[in-house]
Amino acid sequence: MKAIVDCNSFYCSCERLFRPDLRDKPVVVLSNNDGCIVSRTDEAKKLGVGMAAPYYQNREIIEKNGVAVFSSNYNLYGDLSMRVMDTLRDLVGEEQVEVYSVDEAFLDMNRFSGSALQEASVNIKETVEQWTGIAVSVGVGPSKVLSKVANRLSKKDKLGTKGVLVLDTPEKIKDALERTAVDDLWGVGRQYAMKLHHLGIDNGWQLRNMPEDWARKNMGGVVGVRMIKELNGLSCIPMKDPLETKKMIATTRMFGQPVYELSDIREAIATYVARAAEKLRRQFSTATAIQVFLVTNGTRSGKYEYNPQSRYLGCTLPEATADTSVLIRHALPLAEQLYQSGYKYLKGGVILSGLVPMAAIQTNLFLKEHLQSNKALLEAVDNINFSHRDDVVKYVASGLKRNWKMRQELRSKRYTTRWNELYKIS
DNA sequence: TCTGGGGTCCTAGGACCC
DNA sequence: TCTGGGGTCCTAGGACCC
Repeated sequence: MKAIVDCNSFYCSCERLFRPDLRDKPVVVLSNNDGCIVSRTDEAKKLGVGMAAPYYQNREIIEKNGVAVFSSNYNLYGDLSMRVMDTLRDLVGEEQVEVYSVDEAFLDMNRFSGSALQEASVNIKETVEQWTGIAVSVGVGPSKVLSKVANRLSKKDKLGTKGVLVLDTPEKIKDALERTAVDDLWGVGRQYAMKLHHLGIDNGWQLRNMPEDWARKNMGGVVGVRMIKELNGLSCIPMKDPLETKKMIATTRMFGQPVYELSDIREAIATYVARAAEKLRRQFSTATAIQVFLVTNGTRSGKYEYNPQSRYLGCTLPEATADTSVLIRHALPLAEQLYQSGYKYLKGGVILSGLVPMAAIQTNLFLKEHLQSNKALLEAVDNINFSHRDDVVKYVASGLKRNWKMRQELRSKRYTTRWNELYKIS
């Protein structure tokens, strides 16, 4: 059996942890640049605040009802996420935990059976809440898709399930699937949901009963077949090896305000490269390809319509590297080629791909100077930036003016990761 | 009148996830 | 004035190989 543990309104829960006065109050957290609402508490949901909805569209409801608003505080969320995951590993074993996202983890529950399964699940929920202060929901089922179904119902039907639902009999599975619209299945997005409704398939149970051949033709080939199997309790999405590294690393950001000058674009791209390279080194990888993209608003007229147009340009590197300066040297010419004056730039990004482990770099026979020489320097820079403050040490190309920096006007303190922002008890 | 069979690798784009 | 960021997997199609 597999479990999925999901933190309730994670970002909001993190904020509330240090603001007990907000316990029963509506709270929302905004995306970068204070653009969209990415987390909301039940109280905010009840007021009609939409998920993933633009902040400005909900501003009226928010202000009228005194909803507490926060900018994203990733230092805080990242740290609390680590505590939740450590607790889970403590409870079920290091190897049994697959961290799926910042606020979710799959657990291999095969060591529990019968009534022990239910007890263990309740214990997980209670212990995480007690140790970290973050409320979670636990769903258990024979496959990942079914555990997701259970998790969603456990959260929805809070009184009946108390946040824990174990689907361990065919009857429970049938009942759960009948209560779940196809739209709410993990792996069914907008496109497939529309198609399924069109065919008269509205809930999980109906989809479960469709033949695999049908799914192969109508739901993206093997993806559809896998979905049907998973719904039938046949697990075929395995637990991931926790040691697996990422295959691609991206840093992309909306600019704090529209940008027109090439100099600003260069600064931003260099900064994003530096950030991406940091992530690369953190997982002991190097990149063999780099892509840069810029998004313009698309129209040259004075209209304000949001009509983003993006252009990409990439190159392969002569040798795999994680050296920020080498990556910047390759990225900037791409940005320059992409740039056309007269446009209004909204967003930019850098994508590193073709990742290979640092320990397995294929050196380039024809390169006079190899690209790995700065290892000690890079390590030192990473250590300083990590232990002090982001960007204490930065590359000149990243600039000093930073006209393009994102807005984060409502960020709370980094209570758990900065000495000078510690929570004070008076 | 008429032109094989069996592969691999790469890229772009779609769909999905949180 | 105004709409996030970071990923994964799969497929189709083109280029190329013998």
